[in-house]
Amino acid sequence: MILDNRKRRILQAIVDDYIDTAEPVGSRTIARKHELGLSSATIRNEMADLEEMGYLEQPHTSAGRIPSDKGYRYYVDELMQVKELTEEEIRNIEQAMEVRVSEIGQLIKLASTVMSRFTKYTSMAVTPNMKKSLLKAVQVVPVETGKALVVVVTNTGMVKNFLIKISDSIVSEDLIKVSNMLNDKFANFAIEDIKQPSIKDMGNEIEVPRDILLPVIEKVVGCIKQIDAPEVFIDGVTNIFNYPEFRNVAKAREFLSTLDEKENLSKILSSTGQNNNSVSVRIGTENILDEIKECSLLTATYSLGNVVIGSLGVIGPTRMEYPRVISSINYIRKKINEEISKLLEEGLEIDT
Amino acid sequence: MILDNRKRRILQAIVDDYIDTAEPVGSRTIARKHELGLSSATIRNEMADLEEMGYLEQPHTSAGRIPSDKGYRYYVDELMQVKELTEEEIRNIEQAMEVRVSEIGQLIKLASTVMSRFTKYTSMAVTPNMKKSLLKAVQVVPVETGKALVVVVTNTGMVKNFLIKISDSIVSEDLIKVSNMLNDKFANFAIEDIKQPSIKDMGNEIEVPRDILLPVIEKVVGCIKQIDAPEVFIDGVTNIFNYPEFRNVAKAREFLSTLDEKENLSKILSSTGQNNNSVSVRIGTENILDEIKECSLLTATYSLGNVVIGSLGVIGPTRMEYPRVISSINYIRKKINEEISKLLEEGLEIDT
DNA sequence: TGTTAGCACTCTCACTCATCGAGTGCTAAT
DNA sequence: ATTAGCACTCGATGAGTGAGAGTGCTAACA
Repeated sequence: MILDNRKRRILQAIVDDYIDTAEPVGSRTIARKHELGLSSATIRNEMADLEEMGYLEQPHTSAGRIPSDKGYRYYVDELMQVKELTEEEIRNIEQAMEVRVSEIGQLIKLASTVMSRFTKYTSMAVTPNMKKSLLKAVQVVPVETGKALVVVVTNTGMVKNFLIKISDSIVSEDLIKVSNMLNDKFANFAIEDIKQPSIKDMGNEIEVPRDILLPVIEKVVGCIKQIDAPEVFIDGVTNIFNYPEFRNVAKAREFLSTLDEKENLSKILSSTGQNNNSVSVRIGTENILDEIKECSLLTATYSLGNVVIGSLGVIGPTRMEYPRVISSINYIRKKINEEISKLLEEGLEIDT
Repeated sequence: MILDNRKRRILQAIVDDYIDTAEPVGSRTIARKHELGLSSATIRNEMADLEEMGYLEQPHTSAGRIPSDKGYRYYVDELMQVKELTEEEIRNIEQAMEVRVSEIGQLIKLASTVMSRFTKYTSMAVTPNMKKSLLKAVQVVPVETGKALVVVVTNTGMVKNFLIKISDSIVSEDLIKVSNMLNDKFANFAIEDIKQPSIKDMGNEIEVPRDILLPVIEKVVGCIKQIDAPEVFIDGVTNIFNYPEFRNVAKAREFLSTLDEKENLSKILSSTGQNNNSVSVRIGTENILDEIKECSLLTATYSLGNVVIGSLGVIGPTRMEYPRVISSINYIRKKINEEISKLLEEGLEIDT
């Protein structure tokens, strides 16, 4: 699929123009707006060629052309000019991200919000998958007589709590012993791999009556086992109303209903390639989900060290400002990576 | 504002019919559908009266009538027939609420989801306000050398975590002492009232070097202080597309955009009367927020013991199925109250 | 041979106009 | 007090029309 230079320039002009105006682009428009030194008739011929090759489409005979998915694909892969964020844009993002957060979930949520505000499209993000994360610490802390709180911390910085009922006769010291034992046994296990330790395993490590502590241990492990799926955030869904392709209710409804289903979101976000350092672009029919076959989906992943732990993305009409959005996602992704390390290494900054 | 019996019946018939069909109701329709034993002409006269009194409106001269906000108000206060949930409906709700949750936030979120599914409108709910809640326990638990997790539990069952950095020389035992001290000092304080304890206060309760523990205490109190506002959940926003009043994009957009702003939601939910046991109904212009002057808002509160700790509600077109929705909210509210007590008293049920 | 001017043709969009039907308000009869 | 009858109003619907944008094709041109 090689295009000669003139066709490339014309295709680029058409895509750029259409992204800008949302109106089918005619040959005259191209001839006028872009200095290609060609008459509209010539461009018309080239456009007919491009259409035949599948890069352009005509909504109806007497309308201009619009890019096909294939056209957008070529544009994204070969034509579009990467647009670095301006200093001011960077400043805006930095400022918006300055909010203090106390855990990763909040960070991801914030990033999603910022991303939708900033790109003017709809954004999504998913928190790290706890089941795949490694156990960093588990602690059973007393709340009041007969009740305790199980706190589970993972290497990805996610924290989960469960309130459990325990025997009244158990005192703080016992809980500490239980905690210590579990930590010794399961530190760095993947959450999903943690199983009830056998009685033999617990051996003589604990000198407290087994019949009292056993239920506690069972409950704690039970809590760990029922840690659930990652959370998905979505933001700026109403941004789509800014785009004429969603001016009719049926379209808007389909879009919104699809994104209302958290399951769909997970599907969408997890379908992204695991490529560590770039933004993945799915255009129109390249998407798996039928309902968003008129949308483009731009996703990226964020990591802890070298391990990908979650992803985020932007969805909007195929007529999307790819260069700008790609740069934005990239920047925000990097920002998340930084903040995650900070959060995990430095803990929370506190005003005193 | 007293209406004679016949006017009441006619008004009731009109509201019922309009709620059902979303079409302006004509005199003939009423005469036919409802067995009032009156001719359309008579009804016509009565309708003219009702309009003059402000209970009805006419979209245009040759259309039927629709209820005004005042008409709905009268309907809600005096005419509508309370509709108890059927056994099957109750079963459905119970079933949907059976999901196991580990904390109040999840419970409220679940309830909101169930409510929107069940009423077919948009639902909202707010978690208990942590700042107003009382501290039940605070615990600093070790995560790894140099890092600890601050866990704060309130009487309303909300839990909050903060990861902090601590001096490497601090060991578990120190943290326990700090925890104990803070618990002794601040148990049953409202979160928002907790202040840095004076050095004198800490007195000789702790025998560990003060210059090491002081920063920890400062950080912990710092964490408590920055506990944030309650969370708001919203569900089923796309349900509005089922209602013809939102068939035009501008209306749908306004509705969705308004509810997209979490601040608005808080405003909406907190504007509810604090009436402990009934569902508050705000019809159209009775709402404070201009953007939802064409919607009705039904809210209720949930409680811990006798104290109201949060609220939930349903929003939809003024043409809402009041009887059904009111019963549903009421039922779900009660269900929440029950589940909260269960959660707090019994802790989490665990499969072993 | 590639480019361009010219022109007939197509198709959508916005507008107008006439018609239809639901529902009203009024009047007069019961 | 109620009702039948009727003229009237007004929005919705659909057909018809002209303007405008854009195309494809042909023939002329460099």
